[in-house]
Amino acid sequence: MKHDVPPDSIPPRGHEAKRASIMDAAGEVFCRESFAGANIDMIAAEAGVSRQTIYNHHGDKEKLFVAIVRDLTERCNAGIFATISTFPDQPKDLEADLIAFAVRMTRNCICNRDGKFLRKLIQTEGERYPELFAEWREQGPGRTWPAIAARFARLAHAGFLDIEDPDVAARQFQALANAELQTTFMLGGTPTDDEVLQSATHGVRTFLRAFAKRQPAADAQKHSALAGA
Amino acid sequence: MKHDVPPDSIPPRGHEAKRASIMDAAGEVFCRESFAGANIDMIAAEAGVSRQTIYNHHGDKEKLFVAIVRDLTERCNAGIFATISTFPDQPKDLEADLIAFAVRMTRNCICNRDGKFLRKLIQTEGERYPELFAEWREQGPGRTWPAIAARFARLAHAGFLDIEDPDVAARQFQALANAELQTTFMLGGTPTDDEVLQSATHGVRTFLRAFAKRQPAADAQKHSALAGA
DNA sequence: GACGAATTAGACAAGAGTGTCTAAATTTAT
DNA sequence: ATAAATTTAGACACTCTTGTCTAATTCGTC
Repeated sequence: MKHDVPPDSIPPRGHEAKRASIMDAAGEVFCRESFAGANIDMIAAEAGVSRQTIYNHHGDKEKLFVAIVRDLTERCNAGIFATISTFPDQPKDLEADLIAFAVRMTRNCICNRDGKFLRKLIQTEGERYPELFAEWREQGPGRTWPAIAARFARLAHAGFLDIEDPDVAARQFQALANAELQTTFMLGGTPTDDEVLQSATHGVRTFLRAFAKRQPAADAQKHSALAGA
Repeated sequence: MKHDVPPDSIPPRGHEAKRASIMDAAGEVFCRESFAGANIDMIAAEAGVSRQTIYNHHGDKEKLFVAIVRDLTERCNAGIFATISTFPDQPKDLEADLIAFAVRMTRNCICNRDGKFLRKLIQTEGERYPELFAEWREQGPGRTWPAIAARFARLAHAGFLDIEDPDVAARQFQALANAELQTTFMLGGTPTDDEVLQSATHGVRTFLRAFAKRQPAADAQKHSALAGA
């Protein structure tokens, strides 16, 4: 009798290990070589699996590719939402807290493996897969930008910022935080921790020069918390 | 006697037409299909030329690719420097002039054919051609960023802006101007004129909120010109 | 109109990659 | 231990692509 399968119950066990290993390797290879440049034997070798196993799991090269993009989109979204949940709603030190948030965003969502891979695949193959593209756009930017904007709106409402359009502010925040990393990103490189911190610091400072609530009195941010509450 | 060749004297004439036609088509196809996905027959067909002619002109696929990237880099740089030369050194209306400049930059250097193609090729194949990459980085960003920064430095020195680090300001200006176009660029799309204007307007406004010289009096910019001189 | 250079179509060999198939080996659970 | 499922290596047919070669044709020029 098979009624005692574990409650979670993904069928076998080594089976899933192979599957994960294939996904890993395929992401790496597709990203490095582009869809057309990648070949199944490379992926099989990198995954430590026979070519046939890949065909057993995924059918063909294109289905495998689609599975990779879906998987990366999901994982990246999860990471982004996790990071958004660390947004400083009640900042002690507005500048420091926003810098730290910007650094987390860049490091954990843009520079990490999944972020780099997804970005590259979208850039490289986005035009050839309109449906996949539409799906990513809805699930990714379509959901994350409003979430970030909502956090900035809250911060403004609490009296920390002087913002008219939270959507615009959210995009500008992100753009400023990564302003000095664009060339590196363009080439698929990974900036050092120090470069990330530099760019985030400069970016947040400029952001606050533009949007920090201006007080008549001197020491601004600390008191504005009271004003907002 | 052949001493009466025109002073400019690139050997033949229909020859050069073919060459240009090949470059055009190859750019298009490499960009659309990636290096590995492109094939010579496609390029030949799109150029209206026989496959052999391409081999006569360029030797092989890789040499052709390198020629394309060099060509695009040169043309893009020329466009960028031409646009930089329209930077408002003596603005009548700082906000309006900077917005117009940002729009020119985006439209003529980032959204145009060459800009789109070069960006995509760098993103897609940059990692596979380290020497080409190094060359582009030097000739492109390595020369254009300082040139833009110098313009902002001048504007600051003339009393229009309150900037500490012109290099940082230049990058932030560009980042802000395109902040709302990132998702579109990511997928190789071209934003509408209206979207470009929107993003530039919002970006420049934020930039000026951060960096415009703050005067005690009301109508600021007009007078600061005198102060700088 | 005639010459030489460039272009063309087409065939071609060589190589690489996809996706299928088979029979043997291995793993997993009963 | 045994039975079922999965994985494996290897061979295979097929397609596509590169880069070369040849002979005919077209083009630009004198």
